[in-house]
Amino acid sequence: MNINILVVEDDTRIQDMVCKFLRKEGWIVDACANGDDALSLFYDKTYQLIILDIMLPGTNGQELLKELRKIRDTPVLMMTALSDDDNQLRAFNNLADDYVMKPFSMQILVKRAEALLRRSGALKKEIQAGKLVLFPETYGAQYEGKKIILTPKEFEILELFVRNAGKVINHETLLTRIWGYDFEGNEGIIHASMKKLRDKLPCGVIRTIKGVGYCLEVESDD
Amino acid sequence: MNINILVVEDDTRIQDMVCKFLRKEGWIVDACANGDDALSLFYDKTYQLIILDIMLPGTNGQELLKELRKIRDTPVLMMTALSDDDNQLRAFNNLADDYVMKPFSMQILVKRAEALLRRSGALKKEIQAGKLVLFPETYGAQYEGKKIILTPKEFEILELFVRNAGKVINHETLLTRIWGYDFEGNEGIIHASMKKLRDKLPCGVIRTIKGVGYCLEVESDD
DNA sequence: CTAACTTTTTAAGCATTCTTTAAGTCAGCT
DNA sequence: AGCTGACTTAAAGAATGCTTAAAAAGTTAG
Repeated sequence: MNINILVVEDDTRIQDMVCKFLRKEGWIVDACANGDDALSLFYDKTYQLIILDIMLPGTNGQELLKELRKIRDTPVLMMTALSDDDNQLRAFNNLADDYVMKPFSMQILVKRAEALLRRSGALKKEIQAGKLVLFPETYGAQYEGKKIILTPKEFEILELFVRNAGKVINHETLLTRIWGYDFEGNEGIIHASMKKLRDKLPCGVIRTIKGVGYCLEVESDD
Repeated sequence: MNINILVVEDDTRIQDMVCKFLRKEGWIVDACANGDDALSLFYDKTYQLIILDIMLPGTNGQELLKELRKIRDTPVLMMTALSDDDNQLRAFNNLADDYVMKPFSMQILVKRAEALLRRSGALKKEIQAGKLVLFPETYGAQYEGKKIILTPKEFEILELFVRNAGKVINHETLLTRIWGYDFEGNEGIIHASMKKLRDKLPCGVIRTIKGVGYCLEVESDD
């Protein structure tokens, strides 16, 4: 699977350098230099990692992080020249995942990025929730070792559920994450898609929370 | 669920300090001062986070981490006085998750620990009152580990009681908190809902205070 | 101690809302 | 053209939330 990373940094020298080193790892890197561009990228695209400078023209990194966290749980690495503890604490309070201070070695940045990717499961070739295993590279799926054929859209939905196993995904989230913010259609598509998906899975795997959303059941050991 | 953390640090002053601050978060902390003790703890017990000093008598932190990774994927935060990049890189190559250099503020250590716990899914949000556990993320509930299926409205009510365990919630409060100030219906709904809820819980969990309201029993009195 | 009264419990049933299901349209691809 | 997958629509079905009212339990006063 491809790893997509977003770098938000206004200093073009640093931006170039960071992008270069990340790309050397085989990762796909987008970059932007201000808060507004970053914000619209947050909405449009899903990244496996976001690297955020704090000092930015317009919306600063901390505010950006807060906005991001309203819609995504993407791992975030904060990158800054500010070496005071206050800023670092604020970043973690805003649910950052890591915080590095300039000047830093590029190797270390890359290693820290890799650690975040590894821990968030982005580097895994397969993702699992209970008896369900997904192979994002091939759009393949298995339940108890038995192959399940899914269409791309079905896979996308199921992947969202597996990556959030045990959490309710409400209708709105489902709609925006799968069909995007600008989707013009109606909610019927959710129900139609969920039926198709359920038809291919053993019953009980996806639970309905009426009036709220759906939830992938993970086995609890009792 | 309880969070278990292991701190491996030979300097007792630092060890005490770290443990103290982690415990303040409500986490359960084990500590040891050398590599051999650490290693046997790795095997015996599962931790949600391990904090490892690098300079240790006997097996050092890097070797310890390598050994750990053969059997466990526990998040690891390395903690060290060594400020050279080589050691940091080696730590990440050994699959550490974070690396902080002494001297560091305790607050930041705690925040970084929290970030790792959050990302690894150990900080699953749940609220508890006695034997009753609620999972707001899934609208799920357990009593003595046994699953209880609740409707969203029932969950909402029970959540209010759990968050105010042991306190009486009077009818008016219940009505306004759950159904809102502008609710047009009559008080019958309270009683109907409470019955539904009680039917799903062991008897005695919700006590009636006649003429006043209801109260979640937090202590079993026999 | 009992009768009258108040409050809660319980049960039945209805209405609404949300979900499921199925059939059908449309667009892109082979 | 025929197939497949994505989406729309609408009817059928089910769960939930709510109302109502009678039965039960508890309280108070004579």
